[in-house]
Amino acid sequence: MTQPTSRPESRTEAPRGRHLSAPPTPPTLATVADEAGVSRQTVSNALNNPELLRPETLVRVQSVIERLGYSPNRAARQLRTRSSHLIGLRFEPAQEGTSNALMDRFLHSLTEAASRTGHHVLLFSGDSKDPLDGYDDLLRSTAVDAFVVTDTYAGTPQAGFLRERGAPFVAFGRPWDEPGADHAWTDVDGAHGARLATEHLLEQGHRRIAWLGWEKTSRIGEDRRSGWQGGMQAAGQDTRGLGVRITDNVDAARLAAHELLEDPSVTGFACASDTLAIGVLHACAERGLRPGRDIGVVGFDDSLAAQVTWPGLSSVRQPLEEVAVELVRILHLVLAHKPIGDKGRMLRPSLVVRPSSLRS
Amino acid sequence: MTQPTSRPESRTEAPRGRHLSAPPTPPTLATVADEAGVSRQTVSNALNNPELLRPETLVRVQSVIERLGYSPNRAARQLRTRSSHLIGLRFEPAQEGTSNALMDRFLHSLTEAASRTGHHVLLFSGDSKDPLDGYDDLLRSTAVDAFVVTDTYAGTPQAGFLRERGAPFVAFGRPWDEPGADHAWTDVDGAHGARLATEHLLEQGHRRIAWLGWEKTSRIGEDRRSGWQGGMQAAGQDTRGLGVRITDNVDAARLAAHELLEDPSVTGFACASDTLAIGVLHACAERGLRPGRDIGVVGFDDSLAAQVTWPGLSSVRQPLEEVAVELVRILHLVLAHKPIGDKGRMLRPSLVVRPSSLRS
DNA sequence: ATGAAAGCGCTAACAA
DNA sequence: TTGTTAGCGCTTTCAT
Repeated sequence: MTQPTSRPESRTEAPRGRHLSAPPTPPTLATVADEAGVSRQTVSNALNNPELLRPETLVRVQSVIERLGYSPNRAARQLRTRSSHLIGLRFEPAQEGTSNALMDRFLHSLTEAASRTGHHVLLFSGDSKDPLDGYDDLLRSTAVDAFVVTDTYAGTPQAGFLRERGAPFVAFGRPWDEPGADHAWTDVDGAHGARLATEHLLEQGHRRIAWLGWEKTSRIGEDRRSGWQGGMQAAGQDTRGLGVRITDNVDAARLAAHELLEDPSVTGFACASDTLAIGVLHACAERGLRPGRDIGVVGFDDSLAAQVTWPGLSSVRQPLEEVAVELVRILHLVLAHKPIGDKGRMLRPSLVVRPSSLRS
Repeated sequence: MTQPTSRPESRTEAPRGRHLSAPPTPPTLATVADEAGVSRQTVSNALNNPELLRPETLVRVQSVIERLGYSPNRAARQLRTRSSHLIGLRFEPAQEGTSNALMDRFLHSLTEAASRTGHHVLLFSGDSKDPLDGYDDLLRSTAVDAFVVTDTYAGTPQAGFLRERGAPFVAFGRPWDEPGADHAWTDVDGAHGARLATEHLLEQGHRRIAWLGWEKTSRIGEDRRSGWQGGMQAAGQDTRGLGVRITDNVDAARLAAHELLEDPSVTGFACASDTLAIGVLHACAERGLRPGRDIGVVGFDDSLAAQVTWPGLSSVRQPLEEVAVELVRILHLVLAHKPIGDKGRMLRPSLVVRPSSLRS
């Protein structure tokens, strides 16, 4: 017991694996240090504070690292630095029957954005009845550095819970009506998106443009609706009797569209989702109306369904790539305990125009 | 320096946090041990080998754990046990313009299945030009226990690479033509799915059933095609001139369908994807043919697009939930170095019937 | 500019 | 059945 903390000499030479089939133990800091003839600390510095090393030492160490294919053990580093470089995301399934396949795109964007700063995304699930399930465990076991919360519509308690626990997080979605919310967030301006859709339809010569949206309880839905209303008002158009609130499914939209189309002056439809817009297309088909020429239809989200539907559905597209980049950017500030300029940042969606809204 | 490895007494009382705003340091094994008046090892046993403890000790320790909300530090555990309980999955974006939104469903199923055994899914991205990018880093830094590989069609080198590196992994997708492949895998029997579709169309009274599939280079595509062929042959139907190979997009399918429909005896379409099936629906619309009554159409994958398309597209649905469960099951065997009965297991898809293929 | 010591929180191996 | 010791691989602190 002369050198309690020093590594046994045999470290480098003797692989201790018991299973012959097991993967070989990767090299450690000690392996590299031995090989390069420096102390372990110097190798660590080569990685984390290269400016501290004499250039020639640095080069030597780096070449050994390269040759050995050394990569620092994450667990050890995490244990020491208390940082896992993992971002937790609770992953709910996309609702079947709706065209909401945004998660796919968002998740990829987030994975990409996170990887650019050496972070990874950790997916976890939770009891669908308990919106907080899963968070606590990861927090207490210090498994993740932070969370990205994606469903912060009114009534979701995640933000409050995480703030109370002192857990770093950023939200995709504004805090709709939480009075004390002071967390960082990014969101997409749904009202602006709906306004884009409305203005586009106006430009195409439509005057009486209907809105097909979700129930009043949906804050996101009401926000989008306000964009339609604003656009119509700015154009001096009356919206009375043109705004409809229904559940997000094709058939409800189809029926609502039929009703609205009884009035032949109604020729435009801005919708809160692609699902609803597709319902309008169905109604048009059943009435022998041609989308584009006779009726202008715009959906929301630019889902895959919008892209393959005939005759090609115009849709408002959310800038998910930018959202992800922005979320990761703020996350950094939050993790560094740095002040964030604006707590929230609103990103603007764009309009993808397809034949369903083109008169030509 | 009398007790080099013992913890300082003050451990429990003094929170060492520097930032007042920082989250509180969670309790550790030592905190629990002190509180319960036992050694740290006993607490560890209470967690990992409860049967070793005297029942009354166990209860006492558990109640302290409960009260303190203790959860073992993952990094420390991972460092010691060399197991992260993380499953790596390289996540590629869904192709825009196709209706392939399977990843969403699969990912959720996998997250769920993994969580049931205390695992989490770690998402990583990689240079799309290099199919191996990302794997190596995670491997060398021992960040994940294993990988789930999702794109093992012919020519993808991941399986070979991982095997060579001795990295544990399971594949979603059979090894199409790797001679030496001996890894564990699960796949969905695409031929069976296409056969289901074909038989269903035959039952609906169709005789001349066309196949719209992908280019010959796609093994998955050829596999599905063989199911159609088998079904037709079993029914004594000639397939000559009825099988078409095109790229996976709506317009190519639309054109191909038009061509096939020049022959009025052709009344059924089995397709390798929903995208292609939707192309057929478009062609029908353009010819004034009604899907279901006049023409039977079946797609593949039961995507969201299939569900919202008019008049409701029948489609072959992959049992992704089962795939995920099976993958996690084998992963356990692989990680435990246990023998796996069958290296591969084929799961059967089912047919979701909607109006596009119903005569009634 | 480099090295030695200490310790993050846990569990495997062994001792009592 | 419980406790003690050692050490996983890394970084922080302090010494040189």
